[in-house]
Formats: sequence, C-alpha cells, structure tokens
Amino acid sequence: MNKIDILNKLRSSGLRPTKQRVEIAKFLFEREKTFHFTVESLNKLLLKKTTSKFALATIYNTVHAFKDAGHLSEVEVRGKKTYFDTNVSNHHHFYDSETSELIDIDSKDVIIQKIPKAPNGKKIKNIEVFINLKN
Amino acid sequence: MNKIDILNKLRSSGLRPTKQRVEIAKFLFEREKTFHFTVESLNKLLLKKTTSKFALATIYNTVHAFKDAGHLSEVEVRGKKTYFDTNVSNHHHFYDSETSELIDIDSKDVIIQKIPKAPNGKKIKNIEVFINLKN
DNA sequence: TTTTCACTTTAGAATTATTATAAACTAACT
DNA sequence: AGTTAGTTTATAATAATTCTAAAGTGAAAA
Repeated sequence: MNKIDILNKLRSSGLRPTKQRVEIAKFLFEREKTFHFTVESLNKLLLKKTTSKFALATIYNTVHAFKDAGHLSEVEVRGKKTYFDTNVSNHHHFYDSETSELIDIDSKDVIIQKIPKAPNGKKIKNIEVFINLKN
Repeated sequence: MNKIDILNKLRSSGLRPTKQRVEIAKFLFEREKTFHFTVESLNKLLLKKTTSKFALATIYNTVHAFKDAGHLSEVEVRGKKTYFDTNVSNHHHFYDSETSELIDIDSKDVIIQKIPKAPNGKKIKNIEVFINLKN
C-alpha cells in the first residue's frame, strides 16, 4: 500500500489526511501480515519508528476513526486491554494469556454446525469464537 | 438454596462466612434462574435489597472469591464492563449491545464442527462463542 | 495565493473500573 | 473469654480511556 493508496483510504472514509493520520496509517497498513496492537503498544512503536510526535489522545482518536471507517477491527480480551486488528475480514481468535498474544484464525477454519436462534425481535449481528490457550 | 447450604458453600470453599459474604451469597444464589451482574449493578441491588452496608472493595473481593471458588463465572464483554454469571456450567452467550444484556446459551445449543489445532506447544483451554445481537 | 473555518491535535484534567493499603473488626480455635 | 489470622472498610492509588479548551492545520472559497 503506497502513499497514494493511504491518502485515498483516508479521504474515502471522510478522514482528513493529517500528518499524524498518514503516519499512523502508513505504519499500520504498509505491511504484509495482519498486525495486532493496543493503543499503548502502538504509541511505543510510533515513538521508536517515526520522528513525529503523537499525543496519546490522538492515537486513541485516530485508531477509533480507523475502526469506525472499517480499516481496523476491535477485539476485546479478558482483562482490561483492548486490542485492534488490521485484519478486518470476518475471523476468529486464539488468545494466549501467558504471552497476552492474539492470533488470527481464518473464518474457514471454524465451522459452527448449530447455533440457537436469536431471541424475539433480535437478529444475529456476528459470531465471535474465542479460543483461550494454555501451555 | 437455604441458609445451611449457603454456609456450606462458603465453608467448603475455604471462605469464612462473614455477614457480608452470607448476604451476598444469599442474594446471588437463592434464586431459580441464572443471574448476570456487574460489580456496580450488584452494589446497587444490595443497597436496595438488604439492610447491611458493603464497601465497594468488599463486593469486588467477595465476587472474586466466589469466582475463584467456582461459584461464579466471569464474562468479558466488548466495552469496559466485566459481567459475572451465576451459571458456572460450560456455556456461551448472546450479547445485546442495545440493552447491555447478556443471555446464556446452553452449550448443547452450539455445536462446533471444526476448529484449528492450537499453535505449537499450546493447548486449548476453552472455547467461548459470543453471539452479538442487533435489532 | 491568501483567507477562512471546520476539523484536528495537543497537554493535561477528568472519569471510570479496579486494585492496593493500612487500620479496625470479627469468626473461630484454644 | 482471649488470641489470631482472615476480613471489612474507607481511602488512596493505578490504569485505561475520554473530555476539554486552546492552538494548529487542511482545504474550500475568495
């Protein structure tokens, strides 16, 4: 994903391409593999890998803006931290609480044969399968 | 579940049956249906339904002691709050984000046909299926 | 190009959920 | 009843996140 793509990605989601957003977008989306991070870890990485300065609130704002625009998905893990995932396709997760590591599971690799029907008047929005690991 | 059962439940899990624990246990376990709550909601309910006073920290301590003893299970939901569930059997959940309501799904009602094998050296501890609802 | 202005960033304060602390209290063994 | 280890309590501390108000900046209009 090159600079033009990044700018288009931002503009097409109604996000003004500011210096910070472009830097963060480049850092997040110019990579081959999917990437999991917390706001805290992203902050540290940006400090190390870029020359710009970022207020923590800006990182929160930007990450949530990307999430709302569908460029990131949010994964909540037992225990405080919220992770974000550059993989926005429908998929599931392993969670290794030893290492606090989140690992993608392709949706093809999980087949659910039977689910209950939604309560009256409700519909199913999505199904998340979360596989907790131990050693 | 009567008073004797409550006392046994506490004692058998190494919990000294203090006034607060007995009150909380009665409130949580003397009911037919499973019950979902947050520490905050439990605090409000205890204020309303009992005459004792409870420090918030006591509610946290007690709920976690019950959890550690296997009398409650913990369910984490996208968005800050941690819920507890008096249903400690293996089961799954609907989550209705409109009403912030958590609804049990019997494990019989979910059949998973295929899951990936755990990463190298890891084992699967448990699988949580979380069905998000919309209107 | 310059001006303008709504959208952004920033630093720091505020909020929220939870945990830690240390003193006062109490269940239960002697 | 006396002792003690486990408990409760109020309060402070912590951690993640959101809010605020001022300063800054894309980009549309002049």
